[in-house]
Amino acid sequence: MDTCENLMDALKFTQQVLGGKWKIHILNILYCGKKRFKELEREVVGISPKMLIKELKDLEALNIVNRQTFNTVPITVEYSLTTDAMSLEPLLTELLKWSVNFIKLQEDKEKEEVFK
Amino acid sequence: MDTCENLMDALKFTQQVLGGKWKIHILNILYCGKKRFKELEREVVGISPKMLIKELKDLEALNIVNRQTFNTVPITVEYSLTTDAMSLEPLLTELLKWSVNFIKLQEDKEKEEVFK
DNA sequence: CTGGATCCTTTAAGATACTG
DNA sequence: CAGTATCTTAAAGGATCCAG
Repeated sequence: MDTCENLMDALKFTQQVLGGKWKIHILNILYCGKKRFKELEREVVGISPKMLIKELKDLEALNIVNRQTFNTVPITVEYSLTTDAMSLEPLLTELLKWSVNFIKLQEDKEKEEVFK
Repeated sequence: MDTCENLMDALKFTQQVLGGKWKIHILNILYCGKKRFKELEREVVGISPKMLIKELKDLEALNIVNRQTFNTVPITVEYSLTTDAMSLEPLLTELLKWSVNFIKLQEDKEKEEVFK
């Protein structure tokens, strides 16, 4: 039974997982496999360490990412997605596909206007 | 060919469509059919007219919603989704389903912890 | 390398009263 | 009814320097 509260919770949760400037980007990279902090910092172009750590902590608290430390010198940390989070991947892929397609559609329509 | 820029554009676009506190909620309601301003204000519980009009304008600028006015007295305005936006609906539904399910999974895990 | 701490700027959002 | 205008607060994000 999907009550209205379920929906509201889901909405809120969705925003926590996908909201903000960086989360989708970070998730998209982690779907390729585990990454160290520095690797993420490089691949999420433009993010500051402060924001990266904040987003990762948020996602960890939501059980979306795992954080694993290794006692090397210097210390290394690996971030990966939880198995539960993995199940989001196809949806996110489809969502991005839709966006790409939507943008293309709109551009095509603008071109048509020119020929009118 | 999906270049990196395509992906970045899609990410940005996705955030414009789904980001913020209210957009997903508004879209979810509009999937049920066209609504007048006041109807939306009632159904998007807690939103102020200022936020509602802002979000609607944003979505209109992105070609996600249509705005149609009628010269009745008093004036009535109907908002509806563009046909292109309609194609997002199944994805959004799945996304919310995923969220509901994820939340439930996490709750179940916490209950299991109690029995350990 | 992996962050923490601090300060600062920019957006997002809320409340409320008002107009054609 | 369908918005505007104004004011205020809260949250997000950026820059930079520092520590284990």
